[in-house]
Amino acid sequence: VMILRSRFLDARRKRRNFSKQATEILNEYFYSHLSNPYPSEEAKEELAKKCCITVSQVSNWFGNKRIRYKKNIGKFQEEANLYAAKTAVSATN
Amino acid sequence: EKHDKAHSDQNNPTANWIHARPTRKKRCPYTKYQTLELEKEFLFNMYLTRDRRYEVARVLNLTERQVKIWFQNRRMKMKKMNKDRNKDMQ
DNA sequence: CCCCTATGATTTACGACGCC
DNA sequence: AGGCGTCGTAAATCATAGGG
Repeated sequence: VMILRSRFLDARRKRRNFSKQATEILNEYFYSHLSNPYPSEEAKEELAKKCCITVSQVSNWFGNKRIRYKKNIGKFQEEANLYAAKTAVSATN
Repeated sequence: EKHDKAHSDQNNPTANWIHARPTRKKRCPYTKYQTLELEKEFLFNMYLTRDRRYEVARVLNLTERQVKIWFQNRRMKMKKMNKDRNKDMQ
């Protein structure tokens, strides 16, 4: 019982980086909504499902992404171009 | 949250979802002692009376506003923990 | 191994809005 | 009006994962 209890209390700090595909999906959404990167609750739920993570994790990811992007836009320029090109290609299909 | 009004300039990458609230107090992490005492008080009751808030603030050398907000944040944290637990256990 | 930075999560502090 | 409630977030900080 205590084992189960403690599993939930400290399991959070045992994070794992998200999968490459999950990060891909989140970045696609972020850069294709760069003028307003604030997904609705429904959009968060859909992203969570596609990425196999929780809605809270999606919120954390966008919070971190927005502030880190804003703090150093230059550092993310290459990434931004990459995803811009990717969505442009998928739009022509 | 109600940032970006009509705006436009949608093609400009340097978007304007940049709020920078000019006069905001810098986040100041509380000491272990302060946090422990706040947690004990929260265990006693999740909602503060005005007298209790005054007393806690005085003892911990925080403002009443800080104590009020700490309790608000703590309740949100508790709600989130409950939600995550229910979602995780089937 | 040992750094070091990237990354996910948590902690303070508010603005917006709600209800009494 | 005024105060305290929740909700979503910014920004700083924490803790560790992971790659040289």
